Amino acid sequence: MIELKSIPFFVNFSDKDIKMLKDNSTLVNYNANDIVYYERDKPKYLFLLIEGGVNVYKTNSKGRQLHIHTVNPVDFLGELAVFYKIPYHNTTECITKCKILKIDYYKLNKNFCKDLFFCKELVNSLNSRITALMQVVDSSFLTTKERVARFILKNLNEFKDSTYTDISKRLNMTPETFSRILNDFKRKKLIDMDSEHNITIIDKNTLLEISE
Amino acid sequence: MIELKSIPFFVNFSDKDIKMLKDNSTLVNYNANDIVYYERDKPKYLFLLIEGGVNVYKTNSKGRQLHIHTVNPVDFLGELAVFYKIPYHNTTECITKCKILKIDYYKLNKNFCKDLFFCKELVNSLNSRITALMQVVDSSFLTTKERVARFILKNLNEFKDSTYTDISKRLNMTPETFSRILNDFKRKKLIDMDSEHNITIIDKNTLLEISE
DNA sequence: CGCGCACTTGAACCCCTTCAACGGGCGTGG
DNA sequence: CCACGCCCGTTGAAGGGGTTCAAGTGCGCG
Repeated sequence: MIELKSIPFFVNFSDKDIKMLKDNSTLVNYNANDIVYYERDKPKYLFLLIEGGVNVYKTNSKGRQLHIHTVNPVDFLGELAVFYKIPYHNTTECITKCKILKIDYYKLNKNFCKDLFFCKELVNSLNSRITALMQVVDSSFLTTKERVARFILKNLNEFKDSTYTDISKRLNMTPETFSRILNDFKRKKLIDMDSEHNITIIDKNTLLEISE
Repeated sequence: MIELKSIPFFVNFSDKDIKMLKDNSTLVNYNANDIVYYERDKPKYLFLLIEGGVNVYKTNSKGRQLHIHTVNPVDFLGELAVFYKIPYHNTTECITKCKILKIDYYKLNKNFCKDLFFCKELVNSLNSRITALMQVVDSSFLTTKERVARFILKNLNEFKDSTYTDISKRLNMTPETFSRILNDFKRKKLIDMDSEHNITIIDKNTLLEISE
């Protein structure tokens, strides 16, 4: 088993808490595309993402996915569901191979992790959830062009590494729409692209105007 | 000045903290439609809603408002912005007359309210923010029919008190759309309505199917 | 070479908003 | 008391932003 104490997240934990945690959790290896939990499931475990990356999204009745959040280590997964005993709000899927600590939270001593440090970590985690949700909410009432302009301005570097299909998922639009907008921007000489997905910004001001 | 100790929220506060709070805050009376703070403003105060009700929403470039949350006492307002020193995510507007404690948070002693109890209250507050945001996110990719069906199933009682226009705002759709859907449901004998906005559910199962 | 995948492009479609017109209820002022 | 204006709800028609569907291209790789 991995040495919890060696993970920065746990440095402030007492030996007693670490032991209790070890006794009531397992470190699980996931592969890419594995589902950690599904929305609407009743929570059983508190997850702690130790290694890898996961996507958090919601699915609607037509199977369409709404991307909400990409979570990186070390962070909680499913914490609200567990603490408030309400169904998971969303589905969490591994992007890469992951190591996730699966904690049987309800078996832990009630006093475990009720200290101020833990609580603060929780607040931080919730803050990042809210920020992510706010961005989703923002994007839900921006046009697709505005969203793409924003993405270009903020995340230019990510174009090299990702496929258009992946980016369009994160922007919650179809690949067709994404493609049309990029070519539209190119035609209007706001950006330039080569065949390698390298984007260069030509007319930053107009992009800023579009993105607001 | 109102006696803070008489408010359930403050019963666990020490006399010292109460005094410090009083010394660094003012109780402000707001009227309906007053704005407590605007999105993108830099946070100056931590607000605590003592009496009344407020709406939290976002506005986009075209002036369209996206309803996010209706907050009732006693609850924080703008807490994330203050704690993390980031601009307010949204705009908060009084629905009715309100009493709001305006706390000069940055003048408070660093140790103020850093106790576990306060932290837990904060977590509760953040939880309700996230729940509200999740609903907004839902509504951004559920159809209008699905949203109305959900609302009928969950908030039947609110029909009497509110105008259709107000409800449609909360559901983030136009009054026209809301009206059309209600009449559609009536035509399909899923619900019945009288002239007083009293709704009765006739076919709960179909409504559940629609709402998913 | 052939297959699969990513991207592109066009056309149809759909959901919802917008715009416009209208009816009814209610309060206010003449 | 009626007249008027206003707000709320209704209904129709048009428009728009994005998705869906379908077909086609180009590229990499076994």
